[in-house]
Amino acid sequence: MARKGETCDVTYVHEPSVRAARRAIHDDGTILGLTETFKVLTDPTRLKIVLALAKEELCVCDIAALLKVSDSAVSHQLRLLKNLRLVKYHRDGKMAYYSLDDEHIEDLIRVANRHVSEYSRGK
Amino acid sequence: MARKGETCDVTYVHEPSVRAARRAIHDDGTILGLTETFKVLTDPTRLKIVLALAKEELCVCDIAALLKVSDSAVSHQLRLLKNLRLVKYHRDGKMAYYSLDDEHIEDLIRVANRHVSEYSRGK
DNA sequence: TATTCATCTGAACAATTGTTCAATCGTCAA
DNA sequence: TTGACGATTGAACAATTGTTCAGATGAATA
Repeated sequence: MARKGETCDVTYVHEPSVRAARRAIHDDGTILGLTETFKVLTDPTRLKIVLALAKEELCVCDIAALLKVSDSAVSHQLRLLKNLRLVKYHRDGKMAYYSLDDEHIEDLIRVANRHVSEYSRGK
Repeated sequence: MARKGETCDVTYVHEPSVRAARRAIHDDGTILGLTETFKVLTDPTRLKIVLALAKEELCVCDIAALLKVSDSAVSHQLRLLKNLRLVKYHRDGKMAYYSLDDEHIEDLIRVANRHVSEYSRGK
């Protein structure tokens, strides 16, 4: 159980380790930014959209057909990705063409993929 | 709207683009593995635990005090991380000492951090 | 043995999230 | 102006998730 000391200080069981650990933890703003970044890639449909758009510019209906989900579901996800500046789009007549607008995300997926493939082997 | 053809085939508005996009999308097993990997890092408390344990071996009560959350909350998160083989632990008397047991996760956080800091600048 | 302490556990709860559904908007062609 | 079509939107719904709470372990100590 945590043993609180004064107003702003706390006593720990292992002081030095905790102090070192605290330095390893990013500030709250960065922590939130990191979790939000990871959250984008936690939904299978959304992850597939990102992977598809990283390779090709596509319209909503083609994405929907490719992933076998409704136009509406795709549109909702695209709006989210658009708000996060991860995708850009342009209209051409009735259609809206989307493409990826963030080069870091691909790196992130690549690194995660190494983890996944290695974990599968080790299992 | 998706225009379905036969049983297993579909007609798209832009055939070549869709075919290329499909090749860029990983198989469903990998997709699931990727989303599960990212999910681990979406909770602020859990992310902080991972960062702390990546640097130092810590007991449950020190983690709880450091992050200002209950022992129970920490224990629940540690169980999850343990089940995913991300942390290991050993008991010493009454206490349980946890440490990170996955070197890929640190890379993942590092790459995401580049994205976050660059996004902050660009905003 | 009885007590204390660190940890763990399951159930319940609130909050978040992705999809569906129905309706709407905007553009093009008849 | 109609009608069709691609895309968007908001509300509702089910499912998932993190925390709290109360209680139960298990190990050390009196």
